[in-house]
Parts: sequence; C-alpha cells; structure tokens
Amino acid sequence: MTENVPPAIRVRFAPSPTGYLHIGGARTALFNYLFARKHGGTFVLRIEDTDRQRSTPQAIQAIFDGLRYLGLEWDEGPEKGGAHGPYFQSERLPRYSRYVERLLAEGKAYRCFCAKERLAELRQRQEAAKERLHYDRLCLKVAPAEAERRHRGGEPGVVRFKVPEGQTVIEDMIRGRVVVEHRELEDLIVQRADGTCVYNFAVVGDDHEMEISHVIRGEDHLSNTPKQVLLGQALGFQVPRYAHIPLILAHGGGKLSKRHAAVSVTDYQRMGYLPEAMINFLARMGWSYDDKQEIFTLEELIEKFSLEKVSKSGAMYDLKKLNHLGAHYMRRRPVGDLVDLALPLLVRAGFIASEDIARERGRVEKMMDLERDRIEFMEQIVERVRYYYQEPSTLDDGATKVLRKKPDAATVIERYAASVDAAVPEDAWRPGEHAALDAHARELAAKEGLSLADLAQPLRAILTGRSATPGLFEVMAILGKATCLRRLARAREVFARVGGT
RNA sequence: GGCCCCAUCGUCUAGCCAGGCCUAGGACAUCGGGUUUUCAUCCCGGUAACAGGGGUUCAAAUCCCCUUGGGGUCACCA
Repeated sequence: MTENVPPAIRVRFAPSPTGYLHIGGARTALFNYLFARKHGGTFVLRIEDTDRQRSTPQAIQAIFDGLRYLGLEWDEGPEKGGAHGPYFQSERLPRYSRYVERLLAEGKAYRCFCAKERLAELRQRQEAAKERLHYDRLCLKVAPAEAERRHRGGEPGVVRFKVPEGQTVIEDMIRGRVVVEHRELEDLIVQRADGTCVYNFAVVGDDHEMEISHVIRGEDHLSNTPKQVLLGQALGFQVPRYAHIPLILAHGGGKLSKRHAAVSVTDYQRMGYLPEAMINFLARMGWSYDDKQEIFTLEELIEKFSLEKVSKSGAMYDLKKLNHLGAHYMRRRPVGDLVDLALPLLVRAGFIASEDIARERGRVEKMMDLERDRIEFMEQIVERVRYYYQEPSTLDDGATKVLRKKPDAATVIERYAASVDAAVPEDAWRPGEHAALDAHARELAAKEGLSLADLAQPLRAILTGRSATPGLFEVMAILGKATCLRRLARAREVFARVGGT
C-alpha cells in the first residue's frame, strides 16, 4: 500500500536578496503559498544569496517583512527552521562539490581551462559570423586524467556540464509541452574557478535535497528549465514538476521596473495598502476563477486556486485596480483595525502627540468611520483629516469657488454662527452626536429661505477649507463647538481673501 | 539576431482543451443618469474586444498553418 502514497507536495519561493521584494516576486510567492495550502503541502522559503556582491541583509529583511505583511508565512525557511536546512543558498554551496565530482567521474562534465579572454574572443567571432553563441568545447579534447593533473597542479578552470544530444521535453503545468533541442544549449558552467557552484546547478541540488515536488516560478526561468532538468537527470534526481507563471508587465508593455510605479512590496506596505487588497490584486493578475467572482479572501483563494486557471499571457500592472481593491477592503475592515493603522501616521504627521494616543482614539475612530469609504490606502488619511488638527490656511479650488459664488454667504454664516451658538448646546457637538446640528441647520435654512446646500457649502468651505468632506454635521460634531465657532468668527477675513462677499 | 513563450473590450479576464447554447459575459477604468448638504459609497444605463490571412468543418473566438505584434532568454548573475 505504501507505494500508493502520493509524494508530499513541497514548493518553494526562492528569491535572491538584491534590492527589494518585487511585486512580481510577491505574486510568485502567493501562488506557491496557495498551491501548498490548497494541497496540504509545505511552503518553503529559500534565500538565493549566492551573489555575494549584490546580496544585502536589508534585502533579506525586506523579503521577510514583505511576506509577513502579506500574510504568507512560510512553513520552512529562515527564522523558522525545518528538516531541510540550511535555507540560505550561500550556506549550502559547499555540499555540491560531491555532485560535481560525480558528474566528472561519470564523464557527464569536464574541466575547462579556457581563459575569459578566449571566451570573449570566441563570442565575438560567433557574433560576427552570426552563429549561435556557444562554447566550442575546446577543453572537451583534454583527456580527463590530464585535466585532473592540471587541476591539481593549481591551474585555474571551471567545470562544464556536457550537454548530451537530443531534446528535452518539459510538461509545464501552465504552458503545456515545451520542447527544447539540446543543440540550442551550450555546455554550461556548473562550477566556477573559485570552486563555488553556479545558480543553475545550485537550484537543482537544493530542490532535490529539499524534496521540492513542484517548481512554480516566473516565466523568465522557462529557458533555464531544460538545463536544470538535464542536470537533475544526469544526477539521477527525481525532477520536479514545473509551472511557469506569466510575467507582470509595465503599463505600456515591457518589464515592470521602478520607472513605471512603485514595484517594491515595502512601498505598498508603507503607503498602508491593506494586505488583503494586495493579495486579491496579486491573485487576479494572471489567475481567475470564473466569470463572476473578483473579490477573494486568502481563505477563498486557498480553496479555489488552481494552476490550470493561471493564464499564459503576461498581465499588465494596473494601479487603478489595486486602488479599487484598496478602497473596497477599507470599507470592510473593522474600524478598530483601521484606527490602529492610522494612529501612527497621525502621530508622525504631528497631529497627535504620542502620549495622547489613548485619549485620542475615540475621536480618531469617528473620523475613520467617516473617511473609510473615501480612501484607498491608509496614508491618504493624513491629508483627509488634516483640518481636524490644523486651521485651514488655504482653500481648495472648489471651496474658493463656493465662497465667490454665493453673494451674501458671509452674512449667512454670521447669522448661522450666532444661531447655532445659542440653539445647539455643547453636548450635541460630541463625535457622533450631530442630530441636533443637522436639525438646527435645516430649520435655519428654511427660515432664511435657503436650500440646505446654500448654507452647508459655504460653511464647509470656511470650516474645513474644502468643498468635499464627509457629512458636514458629522464633521462639525467631531471638530467641536469651540473650534467651529472660532473658525466661523474668521469667515469675513476668509471671504475678503478669496474675493467673495 | 537564434531559441522559447504568448495573442478576446484601454486594463485584468470568462468562454477555447471536449467547435454550435457567444447578436462574446464580468470586473477595473471611462462616459451619462439617480440618491445626497459637497465628496465618496450605493443603484441604473452607455461606449468598447475575438490582431491579420489562409485552411479544416454543415458550423470556428474555439482546431491547424502562416504572417504580424508583444514578451522572455541567450554570463565564471540569480
């Protein structure tokens, strides 16, 4: 019976820590995560830091932070451990020399002593002759014993894999059958002159030793795949199944880079995009479920994800869609969560002193309640609530227009100020308590023969400096009686300044 | 340039594998309208696509070929 037990599903996300966690990388991580969770498998994180020049600790940290922000916790990997460590490729490198030895001993690889200059020259020649850019196998002529002797004698050289004749067929889970003729491949270097192994070799070893069952990665790796399959076969490894997901393209087409938009997950985290919005957005780039559902929680994605539904063509990055999702989830989160997210930003903006956080919480919650369906990511909250903390020193265009347009708005406001002061008691100005303000304004407008808009719009302009805010009376209730009356008392000045009457 | 991958509204896509149910569906964006103290939400409606050409078939968005277009990749980088 035991032979019927299907092999465990193990996938990995294997970023190289150069720079930041790219949005495309995050999506690759998501697809791996989803696939693992869906099938009860294991999601492994492996850091491919073999490029010592370009790898940085900050970049490694950015990967951890980015994945955690998105909620894609790995089952095995750095800071987590597991039975297949170490999870930094740099720490794994030494263990591959025995594989190199094996290839050498079996005649599947050979030492190459060609100088870089010769290689460059060769390449130039081939380019000029419009030939395939391939190593010419000069060192294949060196007898193995002779090569060993020279190697032991200290002559610098690399080890090349001898690509056999024939073709390799990849049954890609997304792309279907991909056939590559071996003559298109050159004898790739597997071990450098300094004794370290090259990426294409290291992955094969790592994936094998980590018992990776499915390799889900970007399409840019598709051309690496035949090399890795060949290497794996030469070593007698069980080769994993492959799934190459389409790339994310920049808006006008072409590779997405920092020129086009923020491409680092860290940036989006900083801007305060809700992770569930990010996840939903990422998932829908290149994957779809049916013709009905666009909104998915992580849990639903786990349930509904499948590689067959990943599309083959590249997806263009569309910030507007992200923003739409951002706004969508903003309306769904418990307001308390939103307050937690907003508070630090308000402190940083200087609106709230850090020691006042606890005291201000209730008021911020009311603001958040009003603003939540007007923002797409949390950083936008700062500008939206500025007028609660700072007297509006300038008016936006809309507000200016309102004040200029209404002929006797200034006197209306003065009458309103006196009236509201007398008619609406202090305790009807608390956050959330705006019914009395509302009723009073309607009454006054009726008495003056004005529409509510005639009264409310100039009021809003004076009170907030804006022509667009949440419901005026809700806003006023949060602002408080004293602040409102103070701002209204200066209405004349403001009118004079903008040229209204 | 060689090789590989891809091709439905502006964008993400459903439909294609198992050809008729497609006068091609949804979402974002956009444009109108409604609700509203403004904005946003919400609701209603509109514009908008099978890249082109050949086949196969009674029938093709769906299958095949070519062209065109786009992307990727060709390192002692990962």
